[in-house]
Amino acid sequence: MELPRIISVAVVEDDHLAREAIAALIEGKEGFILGGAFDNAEDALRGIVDSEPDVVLMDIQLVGMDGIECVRRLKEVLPHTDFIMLTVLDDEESVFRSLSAGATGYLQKDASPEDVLHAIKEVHEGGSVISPGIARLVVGSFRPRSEPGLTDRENEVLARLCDGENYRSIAERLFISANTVKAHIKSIYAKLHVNTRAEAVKLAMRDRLV
Amino acid sequence: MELPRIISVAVVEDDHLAREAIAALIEGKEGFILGGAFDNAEDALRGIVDSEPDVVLMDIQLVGMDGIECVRRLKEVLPHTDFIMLTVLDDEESVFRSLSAGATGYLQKDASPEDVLHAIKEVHEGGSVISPGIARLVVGSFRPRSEPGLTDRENEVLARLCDGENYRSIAERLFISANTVKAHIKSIYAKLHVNTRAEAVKLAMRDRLV
DNA sequence: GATCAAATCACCCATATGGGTAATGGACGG
DNA sequence: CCGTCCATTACCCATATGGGTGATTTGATC
Repeated sequence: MELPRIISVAVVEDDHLAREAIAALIEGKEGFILGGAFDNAEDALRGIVDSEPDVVLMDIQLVGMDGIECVRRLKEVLPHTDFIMLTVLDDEESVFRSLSAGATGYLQKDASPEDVLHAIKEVHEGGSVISPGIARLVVGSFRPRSEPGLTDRENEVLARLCDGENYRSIAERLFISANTVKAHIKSIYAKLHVNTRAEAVKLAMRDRLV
Repeated sequence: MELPRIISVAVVEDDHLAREAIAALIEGKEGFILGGAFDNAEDALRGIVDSEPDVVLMDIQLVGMDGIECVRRLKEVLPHTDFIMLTVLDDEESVFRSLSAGATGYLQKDASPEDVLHAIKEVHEGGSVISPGIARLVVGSFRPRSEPGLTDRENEVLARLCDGENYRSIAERLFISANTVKAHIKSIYAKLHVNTRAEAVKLAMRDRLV
């Protein structure tokens, strides 16, 4: 039962020409309505909270507050609004900060008008659209980094470490002595180049060793 | 300088009709060549290692070894080959296991033939294509979970904990006494419901508190 | 048959950690 | 003005942790 609802779209973009182009694109299409156009984050914060658009197209590079911080604040008060970053930036930093700020889409500026409209529709229907080059960064972040060459036993112990278990607890669970657990942990530390549990857990989580 | 190279594509799909349909799609298009079609992972492992296709379309649900494990093993020996999952499965488990196994694309089975060809092209050009519904899961995994209500000071200390620093080191860095650091850590543990550094670091990393 | 890595265990020791309890001053809101 | 939260500090104590060294067994590899 998908009744074709009209999607309200707001735009935050400091470049005048780009902003007008996107605004015209939205207004000219059946099924879309322009819910606001802003050239800076501060105005956008006020205007978007009031107008509550369904989807917001957000540039990252703005004078003053950047688009990512703007999304973070807006998402707090408008959790049901979807945000699509529309930017030339394609560095990991920008991408991951945007996604953790609450963006559900990330388009590079070379996206075609059809791509943009399509992304708005998909996002509004509960999906997410990410430009292929950006998506590669994202999926890449799921790959285990380098294999530090831990043995099976060491991986078992590392997993227990991540659960906060101590020597004795790990020993009982693996049916070995606490001294042996200690030996394994020393070996793990050597391979991971760390010397505390906290660092070992941090690496294990970051590199998805567990 | 993108000279239009012909892309060799292999297919692993246990359903006869689906496999033939995809094979026909590949063979019928200019710029693509079928580099193998397999109905199980075991045969695919042998055949694909030999033929070294550019892109592999992989079903997940296969009899015997599943498609994800098959990707994991193939990616080990063919790191430059790109894998696109083509499946009906849309659960988090399947998605995240696929990506960490080395898949760079993830299409749901309702993708159109054009979508599939487009995905193959994008992936071969160094991009990544993920169906919108799946992509939502992926971007959702970047959002911070729940705020445990740590104070600013506590967050600073938590960040230092994640770096494996001890009481004294943290104290020096924050220009406070080690006893105070200890007090903050006790407070952090209470709020996170943990009682070791390892657990605190695990939570901080998992929930992206740092 | 020799070699080697992995897994197992033991002992010593200095320091780090976690838990308990208590206190002070500043800031903020009612 | 009072209560509350936060940041700060102090002290005691039992246990956990990390580092160093050394040893045995087993299975794989050559």
